[in-house]
Amino acid sequence: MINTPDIVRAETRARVREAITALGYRVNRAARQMRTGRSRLIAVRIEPARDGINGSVLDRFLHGLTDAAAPAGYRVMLYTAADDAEEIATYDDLLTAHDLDGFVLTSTHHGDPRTSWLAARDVPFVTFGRPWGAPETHAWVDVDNAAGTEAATSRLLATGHRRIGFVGWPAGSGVGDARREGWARTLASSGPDAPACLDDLAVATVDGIDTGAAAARDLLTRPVPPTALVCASDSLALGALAAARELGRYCAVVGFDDTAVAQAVGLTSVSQPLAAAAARCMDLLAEILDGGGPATPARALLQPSLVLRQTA
Amino acid sequence: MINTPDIVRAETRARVREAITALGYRVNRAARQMRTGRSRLIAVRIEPARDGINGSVLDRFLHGLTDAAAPAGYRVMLYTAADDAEEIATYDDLLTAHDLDGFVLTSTHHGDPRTSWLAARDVPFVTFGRPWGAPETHAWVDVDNAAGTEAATSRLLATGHRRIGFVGWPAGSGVGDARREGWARTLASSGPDAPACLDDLAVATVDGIDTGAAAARDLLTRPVPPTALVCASDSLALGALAAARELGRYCAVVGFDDTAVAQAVGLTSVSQPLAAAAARCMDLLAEILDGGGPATPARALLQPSLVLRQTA
DNA sequence: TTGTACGCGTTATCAA
DNA sequence: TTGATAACGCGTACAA
Repeated sequence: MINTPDIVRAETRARVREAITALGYRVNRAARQMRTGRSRLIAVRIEPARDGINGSVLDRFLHGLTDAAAPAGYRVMLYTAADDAEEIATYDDLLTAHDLDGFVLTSTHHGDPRTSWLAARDVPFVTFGRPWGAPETHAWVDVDNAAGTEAATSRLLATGHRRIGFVGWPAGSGVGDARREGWARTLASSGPDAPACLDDLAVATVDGIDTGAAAARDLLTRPVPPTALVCASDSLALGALAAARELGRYCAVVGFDDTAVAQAVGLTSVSQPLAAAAARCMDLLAEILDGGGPATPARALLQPSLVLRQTA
Repeated sequence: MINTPDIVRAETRARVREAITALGYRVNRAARQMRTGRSRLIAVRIEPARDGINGSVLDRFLHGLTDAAAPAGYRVMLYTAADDAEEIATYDDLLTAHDLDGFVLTSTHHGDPRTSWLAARDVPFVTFGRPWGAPETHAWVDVDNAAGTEAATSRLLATGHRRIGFVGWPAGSGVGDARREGWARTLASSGPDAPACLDDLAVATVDGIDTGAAAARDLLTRPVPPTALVCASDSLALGALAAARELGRYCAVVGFDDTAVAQAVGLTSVSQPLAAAAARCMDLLAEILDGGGPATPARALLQPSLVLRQTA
């Protein structure tokens, strides 16, 4: 009667409802869970705040996910894991002990063992981050990273820059490669003034303020230095800003992720729609969980936006 | 036998253990929960990232709590609430439907209705933040905010500053008042050069970069301006830095919370031991939950530390 | 359309 | 020390 109120007579239904409020009856989810095998709980991993600057990105995603879960009738449970193997071990525990209904995975990467593990066991999940290299067998949501750096590069071209450099991460990271690609393709097709060789304008380094500064310094001290820099992260951009200042040189800079730091120092940056991405993840997961889900896994590619500030 | 292995003969125990691994048996928490009424789940509220700068503080606390919960055999469940009333309604749902074992409350304030609601129902909980004004009837963990601004002020005195201003929040917020108090008492007892009237050196405003800049400008354009500023947050400090720069004036600045922004711009700041605070909260809660807990509620006051950078 | 009985997996109780 | 059994609250299948 609780779950299918229509099968009883209206009068009986009213009588039950009355009793429910009179007695203060509330469904016991543990009992329901034991009977149905579903917990209406979804799990998401929280990572140790890494850089302090970029760490906020996943936190914002988490806020969005928690907000989106409640209206859909789900609650989110947190877990931590040091690496993929440990995370998979946690899945096992969460699944058998807590009857978790689904997972939202973040930070997918090439050869990700987590997605294949979950898929092999028919566990419902959605990834925030596309299945890099893997077959598109699960639902995913991602932000169009290349479109982000494309917008940044276009903006710089529009303001008169022609030699626009790129400070990125080492090749192979998917997200990093996409961010470089957006810059590269925009610059390459920028008309007659397009640089002949893009490699002279790009440099790769691990993420960080100091590494970003060193990389930017490298670029800015070349024979024909760039007049503007597109960076793969706000950390790198912050380093680039410091390097330019130190060299007494003006250089436009655009960062990526629109973190609090970008806001604080007036750094123009590409902003990911994290709350929307999280809401989309929840939608997709709820669809799989509640509606059976479509035959072919759904996906969503969200567009980032450029937040203009002082540095570009 | 699972929960009290000692009541069976050693030989039987070995036989059971063997069967457990052979069959891949795992306890079903839903069934256990139904029988015992305990879920081994604790709940904590995640707030919408407010300022973007200060928001990271609670996120770091959350990371620490999740890390500490796992070893203690608990998992953390997230919820959101727009205000205290909505949060209390959520407690009710969480408690009756999910059999939550306990809560960790953050951002306690004067006349907090949440603590009295939980206490009235004998729900186990710990607060991160002392019971401002309320009787000490529950366990709590807090950071000695006054000691933080005291350390900042002492440092400035040691480096030769005598007129040290304070940019804080409107009175009444507990945390804000404590931060002001640490500055005030240190300056007042700084010897013969101590300023006669502290109010000439302090200004209060709502948190933010722009409001901080305005407040600092006010202070720095007075007849006898301060040469250094202690601020109640990194946002305010960032504004103060901007104001000083804009006035072409050197002014030492110390922020509070040691956020990513402080790290990025080289702002000296007071750092809260958030991971330790979270771990302590988990300890206290586990004590109440598993050990029955001490008769008088436990409390812990943690010491912050001053992170020296370029601005002071 | 309504009422009843069973079983989900666990812990606690009680008899052997 | 061991084995059997009831009960937690729900959903479901089946009988009335």
